[in-house]
Amino acid sequence: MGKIEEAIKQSEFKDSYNKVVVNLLYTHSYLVSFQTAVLKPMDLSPEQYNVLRILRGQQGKPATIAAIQDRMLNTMSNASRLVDKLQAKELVKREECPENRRKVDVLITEKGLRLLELLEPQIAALNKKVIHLDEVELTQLNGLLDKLRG
Amino acid sequence: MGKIEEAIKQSEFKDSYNKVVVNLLYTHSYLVSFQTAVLKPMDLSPEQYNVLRILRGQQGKPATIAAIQDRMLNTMSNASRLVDKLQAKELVKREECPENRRKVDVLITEKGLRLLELLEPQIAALNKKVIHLDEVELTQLNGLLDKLRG
DNA sequence: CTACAATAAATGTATATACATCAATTGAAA
DNA sequence: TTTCAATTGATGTATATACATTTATTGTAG
Repeated sequence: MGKIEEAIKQSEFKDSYNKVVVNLLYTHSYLVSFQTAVLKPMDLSPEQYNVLRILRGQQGKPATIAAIQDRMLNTMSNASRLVDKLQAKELVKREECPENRRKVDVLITEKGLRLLELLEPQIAALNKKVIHLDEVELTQLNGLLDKLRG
Repeated sequence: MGKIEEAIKQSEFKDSYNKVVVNLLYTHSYLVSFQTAVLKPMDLSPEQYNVLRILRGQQGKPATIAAIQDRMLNTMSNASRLVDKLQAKELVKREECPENRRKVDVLITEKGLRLLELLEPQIAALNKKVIHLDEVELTQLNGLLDKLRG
C-alpha cells in the first residue's frame, strides 16, 4: 500500500498538517475495516466491543452510562443505546444504582467476559498481521499521537 | 490531555499493538470532532468535504462515482448518495458519460470551488491549533502511518 | 445475432450516529 | 417545605453508513 499519496492517488497536500490529518483518517479506516471483519461474525460493532472492554476494565465495579460515555473512543456516540444492544444480547446488565436513582449501574456479564476472551486472541493476531511496525516504532507512534493531542 | 492512558482512564494495555490501535481511534475522534465543528455551519459532513476535495483534485476532469469511491478515506461509504447530497446543494453536478452510458461524470461546480476556498483557511488554522507537533514530528508521524499500513 | 456475464450506479433496508428534547430524580436556595 | 435548577439517562428524529439487491448498459461467448 505504501505512501498516502499513492493510497488515495493525490500527489500533493496543502501542508504537512493537512497531510497528517488525511493520513490519520485513512489509517483509521484501514484498521477499523479489519476490526469490523473479525467482530462481525460475533454480531458486535467496534463501539460495542469497546464498551465491553471498558466494563471489563472496571474489574467487577459497575460503571454508570456517563462514565462509559467518558471513556469511549468515539465521544459523540450514544452510550445508552449501545448498552441497550449489549443488554439485548445478555453481554451486559443494568442495575438501579441504590444511592442515586437517576444513575444506572452497568456491569459486564459472564457471557460478555467469555465473548471477550474468545475475541481477544483473534484481535491480537489480526493487529500483529496488519500493523507493519516493530516495538520501537510502535512506541514512537504512541508518543507522537499523545503529543499531537497536546 | 496527554497520554492515552489518562485520556481514556485505562492504566494498561494487552500489548503495544493494542495500545496503538486505541490511540489511533482516539486521535481520529479528536480530529474529526474539531473538523465537524468547522464544517457544520456550512452544512457539510467530513465525508462530503472530502468528496469536494477529491473532485477539485481532478482539475477540471470529471470523476466517475467509482473513482470517487476509490479515493475516499472511508472506503465503505456510499459515494452515490454523497454526490446526491452535494448535487442538491449545487456544489457538484452529474453529467452522462458519452462513451459509456453506465458511467456518470461528476464535476465540482463554481459554487463548490468557492466553498472550498472559504473553508480551507479555516481548516488550516484549526489544524495548526489542535495538532501540537512541529514539522519534524509531522514528517515522522506521516512516515510511521505509511509504514504501519505496509 | 442472441443470451448471458460483467460492470456501473442507484436504490432498499437495517442499523448507527449526532444532536435535541424529554422525564425522572436530586440538591439547594428561598 | 416548596420551588427551581442541575444532573442523569432515555427517547425522538434526521441523517449517515454498511451492505445487499436492482436496473441499465456493455462486452463477449456461442
